[in-house]
Amino acid sequence: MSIDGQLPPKIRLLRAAAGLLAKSGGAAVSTRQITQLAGVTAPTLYHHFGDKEGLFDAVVAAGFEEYVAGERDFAPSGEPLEDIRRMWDQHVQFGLKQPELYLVMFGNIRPESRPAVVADAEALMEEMLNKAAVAGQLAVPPKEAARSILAANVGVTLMLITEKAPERNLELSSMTRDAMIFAVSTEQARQAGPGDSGKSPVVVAAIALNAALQASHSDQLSSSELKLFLEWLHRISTSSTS
Amino acid sequence: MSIDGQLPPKIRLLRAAAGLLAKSGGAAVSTRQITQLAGVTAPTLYHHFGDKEGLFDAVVAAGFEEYVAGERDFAPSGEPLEDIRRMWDQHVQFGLKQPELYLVMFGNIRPESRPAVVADAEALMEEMLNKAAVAGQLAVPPKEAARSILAANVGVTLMLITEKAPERNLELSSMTRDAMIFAVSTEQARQAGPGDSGKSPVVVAAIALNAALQASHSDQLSSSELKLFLEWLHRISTSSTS
DNA sequence: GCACTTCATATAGCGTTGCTATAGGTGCTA
DNA sequence: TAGCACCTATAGCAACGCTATATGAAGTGC
Repeated sequence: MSIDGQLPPKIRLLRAAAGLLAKSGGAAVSTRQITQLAGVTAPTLYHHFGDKEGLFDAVVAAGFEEYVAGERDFAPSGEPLEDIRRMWDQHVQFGLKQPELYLVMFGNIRPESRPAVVADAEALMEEMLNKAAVAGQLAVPPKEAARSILAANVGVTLMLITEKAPERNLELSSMTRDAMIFAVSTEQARQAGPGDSGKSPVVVAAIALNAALQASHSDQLSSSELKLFLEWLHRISTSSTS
Repeated sequence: MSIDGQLPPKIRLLRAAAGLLAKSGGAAVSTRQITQLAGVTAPTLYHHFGDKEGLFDAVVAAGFEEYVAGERDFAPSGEPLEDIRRMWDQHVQFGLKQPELYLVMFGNIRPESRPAVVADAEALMEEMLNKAAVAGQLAVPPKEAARSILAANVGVTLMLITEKAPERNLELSSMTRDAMIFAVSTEQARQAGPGDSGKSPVVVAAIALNAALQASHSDQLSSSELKLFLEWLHRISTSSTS
């Protein structure tokens, strides 16, 4: 239950803090817990790290190196936007694997004071986006694109962390990811909206679905299911309810 | 410097807490500060709110009503996706106007415990997205779309809050907003290239029918039939067209 | 009018928190 | 051996969230 006594106290404090943080489940971690686990007394902590926040900053710095290592741990695919996708996924995975550390890094926000780690992560993404810009694949300056993508990336990761593990829907991540990357890329175009008819939305939608289903040979339903499904669809689409 | 002594202590505590929170600049606010400003002693606070978190929850609840009021404070434009855009902007404005309150509401996150306010905000957005789905403008089920848009909305707002006011770039917000709305809308299906990322008409029609059914209380199907029907509908509308 | 209950607030203090003034031990250089 | 950094421990402070207990005020039944 205690940290190896042979290591220097500074390292022991770092490991104790990181370990307690990971196990705390989001609850506060006290300096007394940390120093006791590290086998040192209070002044040692303040000698090496100044205050509690200094210690946590050091833990975050170590965590950030791991984060950066993850973000660079893939061979460039030659397709910059594909690399951005991988960066996004690495970011989410990092957050889900070490949620407490992630929350200290990206969640503990104070107004008008940006954590250094956010700026660093932004620079990392901007660097990658620069390659896309050089290749003519970016419709937005890399800096703005990086900020926008990172903001969405953090938002999605925070939302996934709040969900209980078994019911996490990673499609939330991939969908948001592709939306953001598409938005900053040169692929995009624009279009206008549709028109309406006077019929009930249920009927209109049911008729549309009926026609679409017949033309598409969707295999989401078995043939017997589909038969019953179409029968119900018919009942709905021939009804006169408002 | 003190709260009007004529009001009941419960109200005075709420106002004192909200006031100190707004002025704190992100620093912690102690119960002693709150009770002193409210002109009461500690047990009064715990009598009315249980503990400090209970008091802050009450402040958040009051703040959320303001948030909801803001989110509903515009006439429906008849164009659901345009209303979603306004909801997004209201969300950002709320966060920038009361950053400390916003951080308590959306920033104080703990793993695997979702604040009620997030679920409520999600429901609010899903409600609006349902109208878009009924109009056939949604290529994604409203629930998933709401989660995705809200995640990005929170991420952007948090990022803007960390910036100092004079250099805030609201284009970050509008760009991310339009990217997300575009991504969940059927516009992209209409203009997408040959047979790749665009959703099939079957899926769009199924989503619209699903939303329309929930809004119309059609009685063409029995409850047990409807249950199975909706289940199949869900399978169709969440099928990936990779 | 009077005991009785209930609600709301105050007095005083508990245990814990982050942090520090002070002093002592350790290993190095001279 | 003396001096000098560097590092760590003893002990304790002020502030924190919270509570056991008591007191006053307001209603209720007889």
